[in-house]
Amino acid sequence: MDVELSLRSRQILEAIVEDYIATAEPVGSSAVARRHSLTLSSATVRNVMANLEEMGLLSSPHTSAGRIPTEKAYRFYVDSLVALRRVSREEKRMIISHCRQSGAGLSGILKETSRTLSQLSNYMGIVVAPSFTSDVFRHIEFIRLGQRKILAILVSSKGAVQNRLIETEDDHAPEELLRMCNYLNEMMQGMTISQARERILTEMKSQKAQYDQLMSKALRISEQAVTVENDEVFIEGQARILDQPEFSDAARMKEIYEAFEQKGIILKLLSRCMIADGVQIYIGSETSLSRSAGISLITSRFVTSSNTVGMLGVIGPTRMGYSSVIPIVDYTAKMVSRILNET
Amino acid sequence: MDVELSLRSRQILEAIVEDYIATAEPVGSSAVARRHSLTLSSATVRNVMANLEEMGLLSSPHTSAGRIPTEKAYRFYVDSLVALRRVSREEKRMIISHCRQSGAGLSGILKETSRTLSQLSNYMGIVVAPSFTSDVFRHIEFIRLGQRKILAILVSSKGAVQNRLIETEDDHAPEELLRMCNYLNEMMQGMTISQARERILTEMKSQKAQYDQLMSKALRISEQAVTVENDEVFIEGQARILDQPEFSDAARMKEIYEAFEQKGIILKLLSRCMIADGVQIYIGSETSLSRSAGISLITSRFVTSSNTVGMLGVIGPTRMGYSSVIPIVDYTAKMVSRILNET
DNA sequence: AAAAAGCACTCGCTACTGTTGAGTGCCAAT
DNA sequence: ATTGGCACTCAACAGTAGCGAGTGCTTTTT
Repeated sequence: MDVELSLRSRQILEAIVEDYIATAEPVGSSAVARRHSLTLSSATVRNVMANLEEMGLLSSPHTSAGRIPTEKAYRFYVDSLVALRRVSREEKRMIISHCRQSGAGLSGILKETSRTLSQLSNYMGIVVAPSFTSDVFRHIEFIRLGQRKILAILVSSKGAVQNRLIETEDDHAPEELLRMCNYLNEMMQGMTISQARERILTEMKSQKAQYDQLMSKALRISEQAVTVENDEVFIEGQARILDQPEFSDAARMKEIYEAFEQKGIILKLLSRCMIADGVQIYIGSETSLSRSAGISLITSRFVTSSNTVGMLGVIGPTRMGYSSVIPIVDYTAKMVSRILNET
Repeated sequence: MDVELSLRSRQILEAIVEDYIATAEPVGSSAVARRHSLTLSSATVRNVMANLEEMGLLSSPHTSAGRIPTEKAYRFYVDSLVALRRVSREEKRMIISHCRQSGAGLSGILKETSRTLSQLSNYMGIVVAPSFTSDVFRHIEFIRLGQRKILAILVSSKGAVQNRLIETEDDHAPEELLRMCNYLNEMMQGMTISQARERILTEMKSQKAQYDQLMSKALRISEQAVTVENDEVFIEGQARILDQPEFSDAARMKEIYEAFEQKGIILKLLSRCMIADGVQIYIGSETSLSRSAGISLITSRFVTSSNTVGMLGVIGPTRMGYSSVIPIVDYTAKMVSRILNET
């Protein structure tokens, strides 16, 4: 899969990719010869370009237009060519201060982070909250709302809250509910939510045929409470992709927006990114987001103090400013990790 | 402001508006003469159209194109011309079942409702949750998360939950927190959230110089907890406006999407709709959404069992299928009210 | 006097044309 | 191996002409 290229070919390919990223227009041989310090004539460049095209790294929209990088070329570019910019002092300041000033708990920080990512990159910022299930259990609480209706509130040690309306078979008095809570709180102390869930299920089996009916009911209710729904996803800056000339066409845009309406799709896509450490890059069809649209994705993980893992990144066109966005995503992930661990 | 028109003028205006809604193209005199049962020649229609144009109800994009209704015409149309369709059995079924099957509390129902509105109308569905502040207080709870960090959980009688991370000056033991909660729960029993807030503020003044230091601290913490943030807004079907031919232009769309990114703008816009009862219609510039874009808004209120008011509706192009959307919004609002009151 | 018919005129839309220029591929010269 | 030269391709642009939908005004009909 790896491509062998001479130094010159690589320089030329880099020039083409960067030119195309900057202008969004097919780049011709003379432009390359002129703009870069390689002292070569356009004719020579043309020869090289013909080679690159044959190798599937370039394509021409029509006979006499310049060349456009293929996905393969972007892949090669980010793997071995791109010269990463450093994150500027200004950008660092912005990332940190935005992160800090939003006081409203975990969600607040993450929402603000996705907005910051969008602003700095000029593409779409996206943050997926750490999976609640791997967070450490802190507290559970039942509140009676009406006949046979109780509200279960589940709090993780990071301050994430999950609440759920539960219909019970019998009506329970507040004192009963309190006893249930005490029992459950003690049982689940120190576990992660998913461990707690396991525990509840096993307890339900063992306890089922036993004497303590109240506790078996408590288990049944709590089982619903810890069955967590979908994770939280923050997306900011959706309007920014309209800035990109390649998406001015309405049909294409519609496809993209429809994809984003179902956050589920994105979640599925991003769960892959959770596995590996460091910055991950998915180019074009590698995202499997929508067939045709040239969308790329740059992500990285962040870690909370309780060792749960979240994901943040930037979604933009394949023709994206990788050299500046990659470092920003990298730095932001590290900062978010650090700030979340300050507790 | 009211317009006096002969029967024939009104029929012709109606025909033009409906034709334009259907086709999105300027409608000419002969089209009107042909398509509708008025036995008139195109010439006669032209005379009438010239009148209507003079009155500011029609405009022509250029000399020899057909006429386009102005905002004023739409206004007149919805006020006195439109023949409302009835909500079909199928639609009713859809509204009710979607509403019911989503079990996840108030937010779940409302989110599903906005999706349903979008599906039925083919425009954007929007729902604003009842303002938490006018909901009746049910329960407050403090959970200690770390040194000088507590999580305040505020529950309304409708099952809406608001949680907030609060930094305190001193470190409080769980027993202290429990005493605080008991005190506060008793104090705020039966009030609405906003009443409770008032009460806390007055208490803080009277109690301030007094002996019970713990209670004064409790008040200070709870004051933060009941200061509610922004309301919840659910918007679904954003991609659908891309179906409308008048928005295929990228610049226009960008304007719209940017407007929607700040849900704050929408909230402000919609707070107006809360005042009056029944279906409200805002056409074009009446929405004050964005200068140029021809956006209209059809909304209605719904009411919860605790008499708090929420808002739901449809956002679409000015050239919208009013005759079918108005009844849908009306019916949906009524159904949501009913379902929320079944508790 | 209201309605219809006739007619000249406007103007956007489409198709066709020729021209320009950026870009290519290939070959011969260095 | 590199480069200059040259013929060729093709999108983009501008100009032109014809079509047709639609209008406004005038005249005729009822």
